[in-house]
Amino acid sequence: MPSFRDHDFFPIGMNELIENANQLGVAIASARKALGLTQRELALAINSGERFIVELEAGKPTAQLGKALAAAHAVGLRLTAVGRSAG
Amino acid sequence: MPSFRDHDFFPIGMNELIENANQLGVAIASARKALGLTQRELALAINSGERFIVELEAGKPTAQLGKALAAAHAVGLRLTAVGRSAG
DNA sequence: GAAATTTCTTCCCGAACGGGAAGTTTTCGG
DNA sequence: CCGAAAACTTCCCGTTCGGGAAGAAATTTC
Repeated sequence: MPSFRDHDFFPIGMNELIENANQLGVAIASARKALGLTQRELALAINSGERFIVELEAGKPTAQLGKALAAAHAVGLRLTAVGRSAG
Repeated sequence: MPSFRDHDFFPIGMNELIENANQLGVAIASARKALGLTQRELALAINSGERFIVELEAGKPTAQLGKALAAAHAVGLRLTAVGRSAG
């Protein structure tokens, strides 16, 4: 599975386009690591099991929407929706 | 301004913060109406049942993440994730 | 190299998703 | 206003989520 080589620093403040569960999972994983959180800690933060985080970050498309958004929020990801006609 | 019905217009370029399933549902419903699509048509577009769209737009937090993102995509919503620590 | 963390996998199984279709209510066009 | 279209509800029920835990595997640290 694709992952970043991220031993060192992290480009915080990046702007990622989210088209599917996989991209959201990657974004959450990146943001989590940037904060130095473990999957367990993130799971605790949103009252889920560790397995949920594992599967979410792996891009599981059937993950629960609400918990996924909660996880994104918990790692400081700001999600915005823009109508396409905006250009 | 010519006369128009309340749902004929969609504020172009509006940028909505998505924090939970409810906000995403509202955004999807708005975008769908702006395109003149019915729930049935949207359901067909993403290979789901109508009920899924009804529940998604109603903000059901346990809706499947992948299908929710597919629906957002289908109605032309561009979702972006931005790391919060930048600003 | 070894030990310690962290991540991923597997188990069981109750709880809940959600498809299709029919039926009801709300909304909209003429 | 009235009829049509769209939206929402309800039904049955097979499929699958996902919690907790223990252990394997991978990664990091000394």
